[in-house]
Amino acid sequence: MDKKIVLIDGHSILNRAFYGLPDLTTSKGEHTNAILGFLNILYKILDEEKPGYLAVAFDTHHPTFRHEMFTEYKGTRKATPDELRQQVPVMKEVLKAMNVTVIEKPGFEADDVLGTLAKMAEKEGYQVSIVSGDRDLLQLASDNIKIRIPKTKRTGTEIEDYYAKDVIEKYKVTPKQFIDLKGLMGDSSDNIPGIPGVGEKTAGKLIAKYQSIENLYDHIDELSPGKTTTTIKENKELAYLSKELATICTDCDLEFNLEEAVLGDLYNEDVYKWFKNLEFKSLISRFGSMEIDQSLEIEKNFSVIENLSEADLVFANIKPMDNQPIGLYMIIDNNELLGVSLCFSEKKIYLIKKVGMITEDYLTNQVEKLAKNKFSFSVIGLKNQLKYLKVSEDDLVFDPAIAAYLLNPLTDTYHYDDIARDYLGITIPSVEDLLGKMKLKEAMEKMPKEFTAYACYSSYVAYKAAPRLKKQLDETGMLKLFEEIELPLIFTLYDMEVRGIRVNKEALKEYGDHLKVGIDSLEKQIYELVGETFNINSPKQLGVILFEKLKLPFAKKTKTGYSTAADILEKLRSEHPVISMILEYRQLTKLKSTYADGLAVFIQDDGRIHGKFHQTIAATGRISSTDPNLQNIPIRMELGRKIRKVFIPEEGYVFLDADYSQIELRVLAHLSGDEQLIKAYKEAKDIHRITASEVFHTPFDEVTPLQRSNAKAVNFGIIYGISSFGLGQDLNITRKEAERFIEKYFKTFPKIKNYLDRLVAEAKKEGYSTTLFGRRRPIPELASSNYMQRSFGERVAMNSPIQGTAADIIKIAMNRINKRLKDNNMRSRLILQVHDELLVEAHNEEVEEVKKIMVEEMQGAASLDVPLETEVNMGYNWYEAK
DNA sequence: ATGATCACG
DNA sequence: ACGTACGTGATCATT
Repeated sequence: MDKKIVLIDGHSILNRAFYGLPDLTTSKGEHTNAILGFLNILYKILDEEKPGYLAVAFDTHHPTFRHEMFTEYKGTRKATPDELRQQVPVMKEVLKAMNVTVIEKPGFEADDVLGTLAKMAEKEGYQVSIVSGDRDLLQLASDNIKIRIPKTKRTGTEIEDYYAKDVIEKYKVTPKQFIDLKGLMGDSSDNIPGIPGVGEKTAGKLIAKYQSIENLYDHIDELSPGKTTTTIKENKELAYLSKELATICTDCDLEFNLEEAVLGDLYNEDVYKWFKNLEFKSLISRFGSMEIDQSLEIEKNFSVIENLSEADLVFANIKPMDNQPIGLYMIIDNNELLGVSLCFSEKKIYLIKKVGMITEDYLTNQVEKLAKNKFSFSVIGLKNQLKYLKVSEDDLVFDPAIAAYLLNPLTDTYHYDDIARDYLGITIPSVEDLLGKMKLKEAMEKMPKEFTAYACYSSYVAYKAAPRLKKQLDETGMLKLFEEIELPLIFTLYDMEVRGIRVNKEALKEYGDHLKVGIDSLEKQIYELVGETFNINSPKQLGVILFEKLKLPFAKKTKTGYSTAADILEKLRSEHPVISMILEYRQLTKLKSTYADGLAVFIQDDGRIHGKFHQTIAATGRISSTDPNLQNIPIRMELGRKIRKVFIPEEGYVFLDADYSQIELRVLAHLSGDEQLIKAYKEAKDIHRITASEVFHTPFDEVTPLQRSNAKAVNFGIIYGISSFGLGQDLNITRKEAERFIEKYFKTFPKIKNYLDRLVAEAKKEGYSTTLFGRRRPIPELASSNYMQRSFGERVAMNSPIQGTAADIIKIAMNRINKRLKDNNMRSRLILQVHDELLVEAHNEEVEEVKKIMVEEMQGAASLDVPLETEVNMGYNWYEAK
C-alpha cells in the first residue's frame, strides 16, 4: 500500500481563499472567509486523496506575508488587509484542533519547508501532493510529486494538477528548467528581478535551446547580436542572482520526522466547537451524528415525563429561581402539539410528552394556568407558539429571539443554538445537527434521545438567556423599545396572521388566464421577429439573441454574460421592435408566475391567505412578509395593479387603507431640525415641488414637471444615503450633473447636510446607528479597509436611522390600533402592513369609528416637529381602497 | 445553491 | 482607478 502525504502552503492558500470569497463574518463581526475557503480546499483534497499524512507550512517572519517584504520598497502591492491578518492565528488554532501538523520553522520560508519535505517524502516512497496558489512551486514537480493549484471559481473550487509531465506539456520546460526560466524573465510578484526586457517569450526560447542559465552563458556568443543579446550579456550576475532567488531549497536542515505528520482525528469535539464558533454551518454536517456523543453536562438534567401523575407533580412544583422567567417551549409539528418543554432551574429541565392521559388540552390548560398565576415565561420565537401557548400581551412574557435581534439585527437566525452561542457562550447542537431533515413527529418516535435534547435545549436556553438578554437590552438603552414596541408587536402580528386576507379565487384564476393569452401571443411574435425559438426568460439565451444575433448596441456585461435588465432594454426600445415585446413579456410572466399562480397556492380552505410576518429579518427594524409576500403586490403599473381587485373583505365588511404621506422625509425633517423642511411640512405643501422651487430658484408655481421629478429623485437619494453615482443612474444623467444637483440641495438645506454628516461620524465612532426610539444597527462595513464597503457603510449610516425610525413609528401605530379594536370588542381587524400603509378589514357598522382610530393612532404614534399626515381610503377591494 | 430579474416601500 | 443608490421576497434558469 502506497503512502500518501499532502503538504500545504498555508499563507498562499489562505491568501487565495481570502480573495476568492466574499467577506464573511460571524455574528460578532470576526472575519472568517479565508479560513472557510482554506478548509473547503483542505476537505476537497482530503476527500479526493484520502492521504495518511498531512502538514501545513507557514512562513515565520513578520505577521506579514513573504511577498510583501520585497514589494514594500516598490510600493506596488498593498499591505495585507487587516481582515485577512486577523484570520491567520485563528487558522493555526483550528488546524491544531484538527491535529494537523503545522510547521513554522524560524529562518525557513514555507517554500523551502515544502520543498525539503517533498523530496524527503519522495525518497521514502511517498506519493506527494503540494497544495499552493503559487506557481513557483512547479519546480518541485516530479513523477511522484504533484503540485496542486486550487482556483476558487463561481462554481466551487477547481484544482489544477501538475506532475513533471504536465509542467513540460504546459510550459515546454522541465520543472528544473522552470527555475532558469524564472531567473531570466523574473517575477514581479516574488520580486525576482530577472533580465530587463526579457519576458516569457524570449526566456522560453532561450531555455528550450540551452536548457539552463549556466549553459546559456557558456554559449552566449552563439546568440545573434541585438539589443536583447546585449542586455543578457550585461546582466549575467543578475541572472545568476535571480536563479538563486527563484530556487526553492530541497535539502534544508529541518529536523523533522515525517511520521509526525500522520493524520489524527479530524472530527473531534474541539473542532466541532471551533466550527460552531466560526459559524461554519455547512462544515458542521461533516460531523455526521457524532456530535450528539459529545453531550454537555447539562443534558444529564433533561428529564422526560410520560405519565400524568408525574406531569401533575412538575406543574405543581414550579418555583422559578430568583424570580426568573420560566423557559418554555411548545413542541409543535405540522400544527400538532407533541409536548411541552419547560425549565425553571439549572437542574429542572423537562420534556412533557403528549401521551396517554397527558392530552393536548391538559398541556395547554396547565400552561395557561401558570400564566394566569403570574408566572413569567421566556419563549424563543413566541409568535409561532401562540396557537397552543395561551398568553396575551398582558401576561409576563419575554422572547429571547426578539431580544437577540434587537441586540444584533444583522444575523439571519435566532434559534436556541445561536442564542446559546452568543449569550451563554456554550456550543450546543442545532435542530438540524440533532435531527437532520427528519420531521419532529417521526424523530420523537425514532430518535427519542435527540428529540428530547432539542426540546429541552429550547426551554433551557430560553430560561438561562433571558436575564442576560434583558440586562443587555437595558445597558444598550433598548429595554423600552423591546417592552413597549417589539413585545406587543408579537401579538399584533400573530392576530394579523390568524385573520389573514380574503381572496377571490375565481377572479384570480381569470386574471391568470387573461395574462396567459397575452403571453402566448407575445411569445409567438417574439419568435417570429428574431427568427428562432428560445427561452425568453433565460437572461443568458436572451443576451445572446439580442447582442450577438441582432447585434444591438449598449451591451453591458454582468458576471455571467450580458445584462438584460429592464433599464438596459429600455434604452434599446428604439433599436428593435422586439425589445418592447420582451419587456411586456417579462411583465406578464412575472405577474402570472409570482402573483396569479403564486398567490393561488396560498389560499386556505377559509378562502383567505394567511401570510407570515417576520419581526427579526430586516436590519433596519422593518417587518417583512413571506408565504406569500404581501408587501410587494403590484401597484405602479395599471395591469399589475388590477390584481389588487382580487383581495376582498368578508361579507359585511369593507377595506380601510391608511398610509403615511412621505413618512421618511418627515422623519428626516424632524431629526435634522431643518427649519425650511419643517416649515414646508407644517404648511402641507407639495414637498417635491417646494424642494424644486428652492433648489432651482424657481417660484413655487412655476416649477416644471421635470424640475419636480428631479427634486423628487434627490429627496429619495437623500434618504438612501446620497451618492452622485446612484442619483445619476436613477435620473439617467451623468455623475457630474448629479453631483451638481446634490450640491445645490445641500446648499439649500445646510442642516440636512450637517445632520447626515453627523450620522456618519457618530456611526463610525460607535460602530452602529440609532433610531429615534433607540433601535440600533451595527455597521461593521464602516471599519472596512475596502473603499466600496466603507462607502456602503456610510450610506447605511444615513439611511438606517430614517428608515428605522419610520419603522418604529408604524409599529407603535399597529399595536395601538390592534389593541383599540380588540379592547372595544370591535369586529374590525388589522390585516396588513406595507411599511407606511395599514390595511384594516372593517365591519360596515364600524367604518367611521375605525377610520377615526386609524388616523388618531397613526398620526399620534410619535410627536414630531412635523405632522404625520395620514390618508385613509375605503373600498370594496384593495384596488379601490388604495 | 446562486445569480439575475423584478415586484413593493 | 475603482464602481453603488436603502430595505425586503419570489421566481426562474443554471450550476
